[in-house]
Amino acid sequence: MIDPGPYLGKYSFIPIVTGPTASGKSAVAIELCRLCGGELVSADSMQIYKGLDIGTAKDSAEELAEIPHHMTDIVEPGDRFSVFDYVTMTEKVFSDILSRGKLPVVCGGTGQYISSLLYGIDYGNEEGIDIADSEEYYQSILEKEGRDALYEILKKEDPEAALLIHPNNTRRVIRALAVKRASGVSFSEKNKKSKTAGPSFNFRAFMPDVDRAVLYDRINRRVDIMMEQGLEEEARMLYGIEKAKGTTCFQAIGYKEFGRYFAGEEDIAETVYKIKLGSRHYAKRQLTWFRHMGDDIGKIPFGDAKAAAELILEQCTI
RNA sequence: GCCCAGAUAGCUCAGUCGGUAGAGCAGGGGACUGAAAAUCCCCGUGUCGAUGGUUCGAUUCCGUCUCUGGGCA
Repeated sequence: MIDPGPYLGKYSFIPIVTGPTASGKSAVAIELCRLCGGELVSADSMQIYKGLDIGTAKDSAEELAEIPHHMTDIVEPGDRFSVFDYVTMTEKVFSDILSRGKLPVVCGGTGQYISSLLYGIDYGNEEGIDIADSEEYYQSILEKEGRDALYEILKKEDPEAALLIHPNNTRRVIRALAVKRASGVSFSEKNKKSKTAGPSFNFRAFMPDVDRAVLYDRINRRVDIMMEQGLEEEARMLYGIEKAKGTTCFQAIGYKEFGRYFAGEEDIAETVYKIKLGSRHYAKRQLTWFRHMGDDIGKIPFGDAKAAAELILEQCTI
């Protein structure tokens, strides 16, 4: 743990503004930066991609000009980016901002990123290990021998992990196996050691307290606004990038749904419906994640960004 | 006006040879440690349109009515 005193000045915690999509966390973070002269550090797995602006609800050009943004627009569509990369990069970003006497303000809804920062999850830093390569290896086993065979391998290689991962969740079965093959340490062993070092900085997390029905309504309306802003064109551009096809950025809601429409297999109304639905499902999963974090996330009022920002600053001050 | 087909979960529809019913979607809950906006798991009681009749018993069979499609005039 780095002693926050000399870096943070009068603040004892780095604020994290999180919450489900469309809950207004961005407005709070901007307000917070204005109040304390802070710099924004995104914790959003899709805003890291260049060119995905409308669909990922990035901040406006004016906001980008007013407040320095970090961890957005850092990767080309088609490139790989992982939580490990995120954690590694943010460490440097935090140190840099603090060394300039500014307060980093974290903002984003990617639960895995938030937890990684807040709980200081160490993903290991073995030199030269290639997880992706091992994942491909087990992917081919999955295709040849099926999911049951794959799960049997996990039961042998890492029985502890097998108890925690559902056999149908081949994605996670593959991950667990790949970790061991790439690093030599089993998934469950590695996970046990992952929290021993603790977080690198003192963080305090907050999320807007929104009613579910209100949130869903906001999501639906925001998708309509995105369409007015030209989401279709933005998606068309993404579909035009050959090397991006089928990669992580195609998992983003607001882009993946356009496939059938562009192929002439469905009309735009259906596509828009699916984007709204996908966003609502996503928000629900985020709420589950954050609910699980319990008291580690403080509630801030919804709908009044300024009041929320003031409350956060107060709770981050010594 | 006549004929035909429907009316069952929030929606689309199965089904019950008469013993009060179940799928998909929506919705809800949960998991998550190098793709996470991903991936995966769990959760189904509802005047079976209304009303008479037959029956020990009707959502199911019969009659009438209402509504919704479609057809003929």
